[in-house]
Amino acid sequence: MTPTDTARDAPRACFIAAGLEVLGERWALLALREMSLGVHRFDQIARNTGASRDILTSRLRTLEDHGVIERVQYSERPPRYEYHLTTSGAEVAPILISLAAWSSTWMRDETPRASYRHSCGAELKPVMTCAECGEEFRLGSLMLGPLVSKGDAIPADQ
Amino acid sequence: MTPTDTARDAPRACFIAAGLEVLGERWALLALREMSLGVHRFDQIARNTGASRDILTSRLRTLEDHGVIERVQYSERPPRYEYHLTTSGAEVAPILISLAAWSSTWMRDETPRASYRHSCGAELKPVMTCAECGEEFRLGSLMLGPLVSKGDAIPADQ
DNA sequence: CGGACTGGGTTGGTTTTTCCAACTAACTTG
DNA sequence: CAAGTTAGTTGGAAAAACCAACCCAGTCCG
Repeated sequence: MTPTDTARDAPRACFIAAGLEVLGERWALLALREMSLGVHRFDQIARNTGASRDILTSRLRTLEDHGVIERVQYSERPPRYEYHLTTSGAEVAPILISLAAWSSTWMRDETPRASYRHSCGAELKPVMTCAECGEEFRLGSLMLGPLVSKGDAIPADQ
Repeated sequence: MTPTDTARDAPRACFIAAGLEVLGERWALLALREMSLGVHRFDQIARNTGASRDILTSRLRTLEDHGVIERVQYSERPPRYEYHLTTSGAEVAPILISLAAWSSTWMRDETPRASYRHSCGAELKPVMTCAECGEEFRLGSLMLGPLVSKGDAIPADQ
């Protein structure tokens, strides 16, 4: 059994799959994009993403349940809430950034789309390196590691 | 009209939304994960992702149509194909990596999941920096830029 | 004061996707 | 020649998403 096999037929339980269960539902990442851009209110998020209001409600609840966003009350009577990124939500940024960078390289067609930039003003060209060895990540850089769950620290080897 | 407004009610046409049209469909990123890990055949991709065979067929066609993967014939009689990442597909890696890193930080629960590592052996800790100024991306680093389409080079300013 | 508007939803009914198990087709292997 | 492998396709059921309309609590305008 090579490291890329699974038990026999069970789907691979990995953190990519786990992350997609929360962030991979339709409209979830677009809602987080809006909050990253400073849009925090239901109506505006609905309009800017194009999500229907009922689905958006459900997504925002899921994201809140997983601690990715939080509701912040900004009016008492009538009670009104804004949606804000938590620390966890703020750390979704690299996903949005690499998606934006990939897409603006590979998905250019006739339709004009809003591009993104780094706050320094430069065109979006993110470079992803390993914090440990400093080398750039590329195809084949990603390897399966050991199984981990709640309290585990990932061991250095074995 | 602030930069985060849209025309009035039209959803924001941006490269994040565009990328999600191809990569954001259910099972697409998991299929790409398998190819990144060296799994190239239909049956094995279906098993390892958990996608049903009909949906997987449809996803692989979409990815192929967008040039993210290509079918490579490995048997002539009967004709059989493997699925391989193109250059564009290989560049999806940062998305998978940042997703894996986010998830292994924020989604740890009781269920043990496969973790990932960099090929140097270290735990997955990607650092994303701007190629231009070298600074690390963080919340608020992402700004809207100008509209771009097919032949455009993104201008340095204005 | 009454009518329109705002913000954040909820509701019901329709369409789209997805799921699932079974089936096919074209070989190869024992 | 029967069984297995590989890559699908098919049909019907279930789940998810879509959409327009509605609701409610308040504010704003004249």
